Amino acid sequence: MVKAADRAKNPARSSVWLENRAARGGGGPAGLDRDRIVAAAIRMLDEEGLAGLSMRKLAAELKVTAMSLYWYVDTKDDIIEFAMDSVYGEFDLAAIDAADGWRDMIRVLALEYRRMLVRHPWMSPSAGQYLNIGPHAIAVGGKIQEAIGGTGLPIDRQPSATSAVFQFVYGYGTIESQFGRRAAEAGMSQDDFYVESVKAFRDNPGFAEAIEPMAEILDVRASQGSVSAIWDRDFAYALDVLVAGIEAMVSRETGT
Amino acid sequence: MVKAADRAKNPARSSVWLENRAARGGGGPAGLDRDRIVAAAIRMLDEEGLAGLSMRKLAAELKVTAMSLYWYVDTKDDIIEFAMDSVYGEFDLAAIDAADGWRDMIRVLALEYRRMLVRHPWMSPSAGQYLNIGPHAIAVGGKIQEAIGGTGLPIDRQPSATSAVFQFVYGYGTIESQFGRRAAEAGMSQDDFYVESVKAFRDNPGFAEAIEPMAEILDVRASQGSVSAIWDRDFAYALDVLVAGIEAMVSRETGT
DNA sequence: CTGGGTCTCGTACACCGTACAAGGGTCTCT
DNA sequence: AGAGACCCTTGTACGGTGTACGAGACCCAG
Repeated sequence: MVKAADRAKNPARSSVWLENRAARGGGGPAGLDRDRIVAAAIRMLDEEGLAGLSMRKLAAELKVTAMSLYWYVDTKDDIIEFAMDSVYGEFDLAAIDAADGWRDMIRVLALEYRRMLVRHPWMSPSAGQYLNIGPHAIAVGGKIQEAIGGTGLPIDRQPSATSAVFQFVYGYGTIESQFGRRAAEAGMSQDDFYVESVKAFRDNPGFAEAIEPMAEILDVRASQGSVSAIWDRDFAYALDVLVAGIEAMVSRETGT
Repeated sequence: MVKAADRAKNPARSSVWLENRAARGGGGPAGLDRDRIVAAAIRMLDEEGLAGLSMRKLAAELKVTAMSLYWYVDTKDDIIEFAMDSVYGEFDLAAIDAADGWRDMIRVLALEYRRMLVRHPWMSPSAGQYLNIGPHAIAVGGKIQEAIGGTGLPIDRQPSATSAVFQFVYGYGTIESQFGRRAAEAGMSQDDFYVESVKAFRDNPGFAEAIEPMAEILDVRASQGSVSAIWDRDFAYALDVLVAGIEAMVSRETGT
C-alpha cells in the first residue's frame, strides 16, 4: 500500500487510478466500505462545497472516527478522485448513443457535461487539479472521441477540435457553477444575486469608466429574461458557433 | 474595515474590489506595503503553487510576523485577488491594439490569456473561484468585448461568442498549466512526463480495452514532435475552428 | 486455545487562517 | 517638555486541518 508520503515523492503516479489497488473490506463492525464513504463524500461536497469536506466531518457522518477512513483510502485526495469518477458515472451514455449524427452527439455530450458541472460545483475545481482517468471518465472520453471522429476531420486534428468544444464546456460550466454556488452562499436566487452583483459593480466608484462600454450589454441582458434562461441561451448559441466552426474546417480540409 | 467574519456573512460583497478600501501604510519600520506583499505572494505562488502559500511563510519571506500582513489586507483571499489582478496586468494591451481586425485581435488576446495561465499555474484555479473584477481584469475584459464587437455579430449574441472563445482558452490553459505543474513536481521535462504518463496509462491492467480506441490517436501524437509543439499546434487550430465558427454565424445572421 | 488477519479507535504532530490585546515608534498639539 | 493619538508590529491563543503511529477489538483458521 502506497502511503501519502511516498505518493508525494512520486507524483508521476499521483492518481489513485494509476495504482490499481483493490477495494478493501466491508465486513467490519461499522459496516463501512469504499462505496459508502464515497457516496457520503459526494453528498457532503454537494452540500458544503470542496472546502466543507473534512475527514473528521465525513467520518462523523458515517458514525466513525476519522482514522477509520484511512483503512479504505490512502488520502483525502483519493476520496475526491473516487467521488469525481462516480459523478462521471452520471452521464447518460444511452442518450448519447441514441443521438443522431455527430452534431447531435456533441450537443448531448456538451449538455450532459455542463449539467454535471453545475449540479456538482466542486467538480470543476477538482477536475482541473486531478487526472480524470477513472473508468467512468474514460468511458465519457471515449464517447467524446467517437463524436469528434464522426465529423470527418483528419485524425491529427481531432484532439484539437475536442479541445475547442469540451474545454469550452468546462470553462462555461465552471463560471456557471461558481455563480450558482455564490448565489446559494448568499442565500439568494440566481436572479436576485445577478441584480445585486450588477448593482454593486455599477455603484463601485472608480469603475464608472470601465463599466461604460459594458453598460449596453448589461442593458440588453436585462431584457433577456431569467438568469438561467440566459445561461441556456448563451450555451446553445456558443455550441452553434463551435459546430459551425467544425463544419467550416471540415469543408476547408476536404474541399479546395 | 470589514473583518473576515463579516465577509463570510455577506458573500455578495465577497470580493476586495467591491469594498473600495484604500491601500494602507508604507511608512512602518518593516518597510511593508501592499504592493510588496502582493509581489512576494506572486513569487511564492509561482514557485510553490496555491497550496504552498501560507501567511506565515509569506510573512517570513518579508521578514515579518504573519499578523503584520493583516494590517494591509483583511484575509488571505484578498492577497490572492490582488495577485490575480496584478497578473492580469501582464497582458500586453498595446500588442492587442496593434492587431489588425477582429480575427487577429482575438488571436492575440487568446494567446496572451493562455500564456498568462501557463506562466502562473495557480491562476486558473483561482480565476474559477474569485470574481475577476480588478482594474486590470476589467481592462482585459474591455479589449475582449471590443474584439468580439468587431465581428459583426448582433449585440445580444456577443456574450455568447465571447464565452465560446474565452471559456475555451480558460479550459485549455487550465489543462496545459496543470500538466506543466505536474511535470515540474515530478522533476521531469514535459516530454519525459508525457511519455511516462502514457506508459503508466497503457500499462495499467484493466484499462487495455478502454485505451484501445485511443491508441491510434496516441500513436499519431507521438509523431507530432515535442509536447510543447503539440500544445501550440492544437491551440492554434482550435482558434481557427472558433474563428471559422464566428464567421459562419455572422454570415448566417446577416445573410439569408 | 492460539495466532493472525481485518477493522476501529485515541492520541499526537505539524501546520493552517486569524482574533485579540499589548506594545513600540513617531508625529502633533498644548 | 509632556501628553496623547496615530500607525504599525508582535506574541499568544483558538479551533480547525490531514494524517502517522500504535494499541486494541473482533473473527476465523489451525
